Amino acid sequence: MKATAVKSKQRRGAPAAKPRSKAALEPVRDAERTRQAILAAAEVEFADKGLAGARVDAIAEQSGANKQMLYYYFGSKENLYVAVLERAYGAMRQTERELDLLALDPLDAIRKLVEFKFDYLHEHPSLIRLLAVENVHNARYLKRSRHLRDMHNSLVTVLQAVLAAGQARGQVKPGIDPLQLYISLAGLSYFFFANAATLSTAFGRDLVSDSELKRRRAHVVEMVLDHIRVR
Amino acid sequence: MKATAVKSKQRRGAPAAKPRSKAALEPVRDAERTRQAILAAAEVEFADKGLAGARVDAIAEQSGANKQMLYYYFGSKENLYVAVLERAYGAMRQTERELDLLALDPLDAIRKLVEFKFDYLHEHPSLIRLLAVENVHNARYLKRSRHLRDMHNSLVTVLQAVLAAGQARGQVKPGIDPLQLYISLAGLSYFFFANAATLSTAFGRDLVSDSELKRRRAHVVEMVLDHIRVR
Amino acid sequence: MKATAVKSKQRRGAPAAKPRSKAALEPVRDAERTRQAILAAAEVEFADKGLAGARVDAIAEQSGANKQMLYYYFGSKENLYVAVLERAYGAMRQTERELDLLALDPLDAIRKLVEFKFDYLHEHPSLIRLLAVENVHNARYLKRSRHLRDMHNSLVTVLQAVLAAGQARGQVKPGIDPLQLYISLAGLSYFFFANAATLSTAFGRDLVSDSELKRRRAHVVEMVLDHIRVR
Amino acid sequence: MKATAVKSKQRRGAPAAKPRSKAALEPVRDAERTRQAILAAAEVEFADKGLAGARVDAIAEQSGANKQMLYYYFGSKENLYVAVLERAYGAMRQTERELDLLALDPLDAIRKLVEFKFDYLHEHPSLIRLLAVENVHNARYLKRSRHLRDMHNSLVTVLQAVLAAGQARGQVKPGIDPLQLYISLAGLSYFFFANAATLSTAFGRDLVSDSELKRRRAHVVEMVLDHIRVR
DNA sequence: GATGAATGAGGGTTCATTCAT
DNA sequence: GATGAATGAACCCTCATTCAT
Repeated sequence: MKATAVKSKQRRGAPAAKPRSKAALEPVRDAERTRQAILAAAEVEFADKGLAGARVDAIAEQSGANKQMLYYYFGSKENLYVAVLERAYGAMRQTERELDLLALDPLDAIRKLVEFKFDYLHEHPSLIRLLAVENVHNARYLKRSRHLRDMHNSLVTVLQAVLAAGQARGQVKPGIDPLQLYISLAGLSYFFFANAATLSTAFGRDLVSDSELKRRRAHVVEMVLDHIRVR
Repeated sequence: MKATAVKSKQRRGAPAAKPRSKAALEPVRDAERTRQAILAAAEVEFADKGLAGARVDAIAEQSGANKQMLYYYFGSKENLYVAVLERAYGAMRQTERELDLLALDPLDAIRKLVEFKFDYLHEHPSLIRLLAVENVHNARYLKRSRHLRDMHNSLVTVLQAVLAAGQARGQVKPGIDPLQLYISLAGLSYFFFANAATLSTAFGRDLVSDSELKRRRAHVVEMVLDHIRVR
Repeated sequence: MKATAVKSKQRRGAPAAKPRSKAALEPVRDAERTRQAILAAAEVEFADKGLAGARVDAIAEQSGANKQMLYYYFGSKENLYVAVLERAYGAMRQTERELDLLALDPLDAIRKLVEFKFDYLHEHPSLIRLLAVENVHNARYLKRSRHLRDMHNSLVTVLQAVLAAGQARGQVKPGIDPLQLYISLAGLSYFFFANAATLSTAFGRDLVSDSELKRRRAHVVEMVLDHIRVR
Repeated sequence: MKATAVKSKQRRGAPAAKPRSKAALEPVRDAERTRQAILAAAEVEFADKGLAGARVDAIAEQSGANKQMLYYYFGSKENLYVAVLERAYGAMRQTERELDLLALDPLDAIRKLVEFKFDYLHEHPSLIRLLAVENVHNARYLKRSRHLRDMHNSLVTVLQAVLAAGQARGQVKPGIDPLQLYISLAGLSYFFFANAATLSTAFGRDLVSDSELKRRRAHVVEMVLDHIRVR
């Protein structure tokens, strides 16, 4: 409260001499920057506390924006949550698109996809949490967002093409359901990261150390390849 | 509140025929029964709404107990949540113990374990949700409960023995990390059930229909066996 | 709750004539006025019921503010209580400072101080009650507030100077401990007002009637002077 | 809760062999002992927390009795509070009666009375607190209890006689109002003990150390005698 | 675009008290 | 006389949201 008050006074004290301030954190009237700051803060908060547990005040404070701005831009806490989901999923999807799996040798493509999933989840821990949050809500909000609906779909389509190519070359077993494979491939990495904390505690083994991560990554790749490769 | 009022009226409505009450929900002064009723209602509520989203009033009403009883027996919403977790995990663990995997042929044992995980999660959907809830909280409460700490451990120990036996018989590849296998084995089923709703929507395919469940179950088993079997 | 509803109706009832509201209780968006209204209501409530007995709802209603405002400005019931204490004590201290005792003849200064204490407590009955409340809590909150710590101190310092001056002039006995004198001087008035109700009942004599007040005031002054005067 | 349960089992386990247990804390079925245990615990709790702040549960637990017993014997929290007041005041009064002041030289009698008040309050700190509690409530409960009503009265009567005797002997000034003297005499000690904690903190001087207590005691006596003695 | 002040509807928790045994 | 289980009324506090500037 106090901090905000001070800030606003500073701003009001020097509105004419604006060139003086280009520091990254200066709260200038920049709609898009404010929006993004709110989204970033919200992602952290929602990932950390869930939808019900997240606090609008906390998001506002973290983002450096006024609480009212949050409503100005997103209308409600729930809408903000959906916006966060869309942004996080949209980013992942965009990255996936750039993989260009069809240009690779089929087995290499599969390997690359598995490794990508693993690495992406590792690098985006809040995504894990957001998905857990959605699971708690039975994916109510994911379903509502048509923007996200087709997300998985495209990847499965690619997977199907890759498998077909692999089968044509005699590298891949016939009869593999690309959807099952996709689910397994995602699950092997997701479950690991989602439960890394618990599992590390339970087994007294730091599963997110560099060496353990490498081991897990190799295991996941091998498991998938063991399943699809012809013997 | 309403429920209680109604019930007490029922009780008063039939005081003459009181020869050792048998109605399951009769609000007699039975500590253990009340405790269990609260736990059952809480499991549903927490699985459905998460820790922050769950409402103490809702739990009380659903359990047929007075809201205060919840505090009388569990002290706080958080403690109640932990009690729910312990009960749900304890039950699973107990069932696991009864599998007697060491008595089976190694490959059969693995198959049985995979199928058990799959079936148990299918039959206990709230467990999936509770785990998602815990993931949102970074397993804060699971870690706190030492009663749960060693839960996974025992299973991994068994798994290790089974793999060793399989290797001795030349059925199982050497060099398999039982922990990795355990995580994968759990993840393949868990991720499926956790995301069944989303995935069904995304792919326009009812993944929890009987036939699809059978298909998934077979896939999971095959994937695990493909990985461990010698070729 | 009711009060607020009524007030908002009043406001809506007279929107045309809004040329700079002057009504004391008009709920304008004026932070300081709201703060003071809450403090005033809280002083009454705390003095009347104690810390535990005071009701936040009652304070809110009496102040004309929304209950939430209380937390907005003071954070908690306890903090509000401390703020009330600080305000009440601060006001007394401020008045004491303006007595300018050192400018008077020593015996007159003592007399003036004694009379001041008596009159101030008479005019500020809630101060008596607040001190009683603090006594119940072993002065826990007074101690916490360093703002109040030095309150007594300054007066004792002045008293010491006055006594010294009196001794120099041969009016005052030597060897008087200013601290003991201060405690006695305060106690003689405080105890009377604190127990006026009980004592009046017990002795069947209305001790707070004008004539009785005069008598007590004279008695207190005389008692103090009898003690310090040389014979 | 647990502790109580255990105890009751012990009792039920050995009801026939009663001679085995004469330990002071054994919760036998002794009405008067239970009553007194409750009163003692209640005195501490009420003195410490006030009427509203005191917890019935805490009293029950501290007394070692069941909560219901408290209601069985006293009917309500408020009644229990009054009972505590009556007991504490009754005890003081009884002791006062035994002073036999009229047998002494008048000035010695006054001195003895002042010292008695000082010492008694020092030895019964909860009395100070209970009086503060009553002050917060405007002595509502004291007034209600006729048993306490005449308590002060008798002492003032004695005081009057002592003063008259002193005047007859030419030791005491004429025109002293025994009631004013009584109030002052009580106030000088009461205020000191009631505020000892605060004052010690404020002045950085431990006012309840042995030497400071002696000093205060002497000061109070002197102040009273200075006032009544002829010069 | 942005802000501090304000609000109403609960949320979890506590408490004095009573019931049934 | 004594106990554990149960109750309902509040109590303090929080939260998402809106108003007025």
